[in-house]
Amino acid sequence: MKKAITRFAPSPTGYIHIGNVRSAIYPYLVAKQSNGKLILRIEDTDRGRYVEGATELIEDTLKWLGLDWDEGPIVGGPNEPYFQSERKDIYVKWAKKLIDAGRAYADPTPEEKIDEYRRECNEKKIPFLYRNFRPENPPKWEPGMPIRLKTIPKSYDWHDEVMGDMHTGPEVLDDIILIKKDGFPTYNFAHIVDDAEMDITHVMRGVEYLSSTPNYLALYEALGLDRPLLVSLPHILAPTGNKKLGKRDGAKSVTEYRDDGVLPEAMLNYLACLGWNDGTEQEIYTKDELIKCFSIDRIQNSGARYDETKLLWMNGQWIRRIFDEQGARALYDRTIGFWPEEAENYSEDYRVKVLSIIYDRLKTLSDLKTMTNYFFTEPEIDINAIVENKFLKKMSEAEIENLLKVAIKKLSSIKEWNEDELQTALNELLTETGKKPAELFSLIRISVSFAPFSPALNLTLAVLGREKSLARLNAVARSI
RNA sequence: GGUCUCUUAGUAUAACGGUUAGUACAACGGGUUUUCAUCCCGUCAACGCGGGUUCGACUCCCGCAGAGAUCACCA
Repeated sequence: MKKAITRFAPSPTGYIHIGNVRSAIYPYLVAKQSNGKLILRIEDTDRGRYVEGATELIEDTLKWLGLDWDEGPIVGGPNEPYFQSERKDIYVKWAKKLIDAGRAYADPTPEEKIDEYRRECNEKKIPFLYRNFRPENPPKWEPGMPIRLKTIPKSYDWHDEVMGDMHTGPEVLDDIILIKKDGFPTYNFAHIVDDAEMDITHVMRGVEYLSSTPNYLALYEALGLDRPLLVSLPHILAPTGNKKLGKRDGAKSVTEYRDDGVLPEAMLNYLACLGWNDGTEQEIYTKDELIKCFSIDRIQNSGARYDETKLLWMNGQWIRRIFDEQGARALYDRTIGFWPEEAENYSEDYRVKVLSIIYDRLKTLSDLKTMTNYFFTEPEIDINAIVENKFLKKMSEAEIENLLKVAIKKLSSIKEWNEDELQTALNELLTETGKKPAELFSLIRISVSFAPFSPALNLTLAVLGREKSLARLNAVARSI
């Protein structure tokens, strides 16, 4: 396979959200599977929209997802600098070449005049094309003046790796701005120059650029460049409506999911498979599997709706997978910062034990906070939780008290307080009292946790320990 | 409005012109000694519409409708 050189080229205008991170994931996969390179390039040519700290946010997001870039900020590379704002001279040099070749011109027209042209066209209901208003004798270019492409209107045919064969007529070609009056290049020009200088083989970006592609093709031609492969990525749609997912739909940043206890494996897996599949029925993919299986020609060509429920399902799958394959310790290492505050007072060993019996209930790591409370703090006794329980409400309070006492006596007699001994004792208790599991176990479970749900009873008691378990049972028995 | 794109269950998707249209999430029901979850089993649910081509169309062609993108000195 020929080595692919791909790039992720965000503008530092804020955080990366799930709606746009896929245009980092796919280029990464394509680069890695051919043993090529992913370049991170920061497109900061719009000074007005620049947000302080956004670059760090972007880097942070990519690192968390495990999308390491081979060239770019921090790591450097042979094509430095990787911030477009630091590459102004390069764009001006290329633009000047175009002027010299008669394929671009300095445009002295004031913006008000342009607006006037535009209005005129709108009134006449004809499309506004600047090339129809091209100044006749453009002056020699000097800084402070925009440079426009002198386009040659004609039809274009090209192939988009996702959308297929494309065709447009001359009416979409125009004299697009190459260099703005502030001296910065437009995206339209800068990305073409940079992609050429950086030997980019695959231009992978959102479909919104599809309509501008003919103008880019014109630019490749004028510049004498070979076209890279063009790959349009369909949008990710908001949960409701048919609009692409954006910040105004409350699209959360990728790192927000990290803070909410989503694993990067799950995020990567979910996003990669939103609008792409390898034709098999596999659902869970590791990063390496994605690198191996990914193929551009199986990217869906329509937008895909973002479904957080499925993401969370997948996260649960990953939590269990990590536990099963890498062990409790490995999963524990991922849970730092997600425990209830009081957990700090307990040993790591104890927390690992708690995790081991609770992990298959987690959808996100932050569920630990609400699901493990009673392992670290004494629950508040709420007799109603017992008396009104659907299995216990038919029993009288005296009966409940008695049952508790019998249970306490039995459990106290256990020699080795471990899950097997506990299970044996609980089973014996069942036959001795003649109660149904629903009654006996509910009573003990609630008394010991006062939680809406908890792991298997013998496991809960085993982890809680003899002392605590019996103390809690006694406390409840006294309160009735 | 011009140009371009898209259209399989609620959602994500599978299907090289011939299948009872498959899978997953969700929903619903059931099973595993309590609960919640895992796991297992099951139920519901889809080819946007209309024409062609063909022995046969989700699949090819043409219209229509709906949805989206874009028409910036933003990217």
